[in-house]
Amino acid sequence: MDVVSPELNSLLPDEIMDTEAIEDVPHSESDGTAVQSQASQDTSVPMETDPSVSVSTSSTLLSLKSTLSTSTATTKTTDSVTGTTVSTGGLQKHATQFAFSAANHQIILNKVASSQATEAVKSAGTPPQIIKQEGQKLLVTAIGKSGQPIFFQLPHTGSKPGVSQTAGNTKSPTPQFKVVTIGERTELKPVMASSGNQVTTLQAQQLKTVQIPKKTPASSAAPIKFIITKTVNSKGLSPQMPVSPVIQGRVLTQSSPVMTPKTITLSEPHNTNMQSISGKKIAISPLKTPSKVTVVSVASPPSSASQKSVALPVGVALGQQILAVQQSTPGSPIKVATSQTTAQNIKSVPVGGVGGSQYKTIIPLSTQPNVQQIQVPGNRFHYVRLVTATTASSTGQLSGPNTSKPVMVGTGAVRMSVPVVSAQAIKQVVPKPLPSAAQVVTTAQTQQRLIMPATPLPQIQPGFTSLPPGTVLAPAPGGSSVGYTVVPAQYVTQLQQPFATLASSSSFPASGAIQTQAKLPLNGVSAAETTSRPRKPCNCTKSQCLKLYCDCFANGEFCNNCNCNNCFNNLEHETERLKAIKTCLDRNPEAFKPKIGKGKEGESDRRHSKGCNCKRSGCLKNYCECYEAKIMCSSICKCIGCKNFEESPERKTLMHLADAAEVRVQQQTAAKTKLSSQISDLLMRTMPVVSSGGGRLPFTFVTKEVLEATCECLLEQAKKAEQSRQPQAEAERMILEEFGHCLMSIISSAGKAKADCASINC
DNA sequence: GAGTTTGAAACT
DNA sequence: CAGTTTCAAACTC
Repeated sequence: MDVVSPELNSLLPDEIMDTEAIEDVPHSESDGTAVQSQASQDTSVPMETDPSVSVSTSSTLLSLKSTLSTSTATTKTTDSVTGTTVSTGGLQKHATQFAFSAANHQIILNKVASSQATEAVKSAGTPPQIIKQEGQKLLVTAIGKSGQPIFFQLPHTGSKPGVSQTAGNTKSPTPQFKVVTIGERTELKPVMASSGNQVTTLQAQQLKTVQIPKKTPASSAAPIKFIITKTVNSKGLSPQMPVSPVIQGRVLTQSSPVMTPKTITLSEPHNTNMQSISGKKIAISPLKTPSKVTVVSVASPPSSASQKSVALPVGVALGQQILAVQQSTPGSPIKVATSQTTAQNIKSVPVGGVGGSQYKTIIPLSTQPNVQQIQVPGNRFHYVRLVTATTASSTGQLSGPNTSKPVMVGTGAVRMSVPVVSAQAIKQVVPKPLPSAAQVVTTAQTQQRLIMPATPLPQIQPGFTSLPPGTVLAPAPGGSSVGYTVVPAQYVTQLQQPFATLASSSSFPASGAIQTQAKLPLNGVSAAETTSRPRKPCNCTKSQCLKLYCDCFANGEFCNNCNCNNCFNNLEHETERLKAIKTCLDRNPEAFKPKIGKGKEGESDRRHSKGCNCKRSGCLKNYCECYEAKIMCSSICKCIGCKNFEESPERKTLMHLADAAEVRVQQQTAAKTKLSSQISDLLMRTMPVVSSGGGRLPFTFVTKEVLEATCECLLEQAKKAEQSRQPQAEAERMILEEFGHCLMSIISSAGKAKADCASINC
């Protein structure tokens, strides 16, 4: 097995890398940091180092075509980097370990405290153990058809193992790849024993280092693809199940027992490929770091190689973008992957934040009902669940031929790639993030489910890049292929439009993927409260929506349906946006954190984190952020003439007025509803009833002609009675009787007409 | 809808 | 850190 060389970390651009997390990494020399993108330069980078897998150029080749122009950020060195690097050095505070679970085709990266857990994981043939420790784990599920092995290549514990090998194999430098660290300071220790002598270990690296895309040119939103793979081969590796070749930067799975050499060409997102992908990418929230993590899974289509990838932006504090690129059609230009693979579910990608306590969810796009949770430690992040809906068995047991096989057994390898995909086409629309109840978005065509994080989990382990609360992996476009996109829950609604656009413009079926809007309690605001107050469109004119003046930007949202001018808060200006985010975070690391949070013990549950500074509004107008948030000012407020406190008569008066107004609105709404119902009921009641069939007949049966005919009949009957000199009572009886006949005739005709209409489906 | 007020954000 | 300016939302008319 090959381990991704830890040196790739050095390749990461500063802005992408979490320097704090990697500062102790031994291999992060400056020499490797610079990756020069060489436009239009094709570089074949054989990633395979696993002995069990015919690595060398023979069987499987991965051609990496780097077309990206080097971003300015990464200009230091031009060293060729052949593989994705996972930083192994440094911070080992947490002794994070990766557990690979073959079940459900999932790979779970967990922090393992005890060595026993590691041993359990190492044991071949033993069902993979998912070790949950401290809620920090990385769960990777490949979605695909069953039987498809997933390779996950992790860096060796040793120094520069992956680099040397890859370097040997790769003649041309592959600067595109960089190490992506996921989560902050989460160390990864080698947990898995790889087949052969090599032990795949993801060492001591923060989870953040999962992948890193090279920095793309400033002008281009297309990021560099970055893949970190670790091959997990257990002794139980079945001979019939050849290990899938591991290629740097890509995750390839091979389902068929007989591995035929395949060539995979990977291209940088910068070029046209990225453009194609761009439409499928979803950018989410402001990123502290522009780095993105992409998980690529191979879809089922045997003939056509389709590769799926999920790009996860690794942000530090708040905003983070995760892009998912999925290629459904074989011919899609996006990415090329080995085709024959069984279902693999990449369920989740952990995204961590600093000290945050929220989780993100990755949702697979496949049809398989398997839903699993991935805990991604991160600051302010929510728990994210991934649901894979692949055709393969959900359990991942070896029982069925089609069922996915455990990775631990060594049947397959799981690869996790972190290519950076340019996000350009997706726009977002949604209100402030507030997550509480998980929501599921299903797309009929794609059979993909989007599950929103339920309630934020309190314990989040540090070490993962922080993503915005409620980050969710949304299904990436692509028919059968499975892809994931990590999207903040708050932006879920924003995805609707983008998805629709993507579906129409790309192979991605118009799934209308997201049906519901994330309704998460934000800042203590109830879901109902938030849902009733959708985000207002901004009206920025001078800030380009790239400053905190803009509510959209401040909330980590893209402008959508806004009235702003010269807006840069969109995917079309991703570079500028990321830069602006970075600037804001530099100025205030908590710039994107909710301003309303929990106060000190004994104080109100909700209070403004900084307090207001009102001078003239008395804190009783919406100018005041406290009042606007419907909270009272606290001791940290520096307001003058504050009237926004519990006993304030002015506040009470306002509250009463507000309550009264709300009551009136509700009453009006109820009255309207009732009136509408009454009108509808009245209309129904006025319709004639067919005696024979019991159904109602339309008014149209009593036409003018019918009335005239009826009247003529009645008059004729009256004349008849008059001519016969019948008494008045008898005349009336005869007329009424005739009226009854006429009425019966009308009803009969109507019933007949109704029957005839039904017979012809009218 | 135009103009004013307000206070946070940005800047110096 | 304080003062000033900029900005966009809130508010008034």
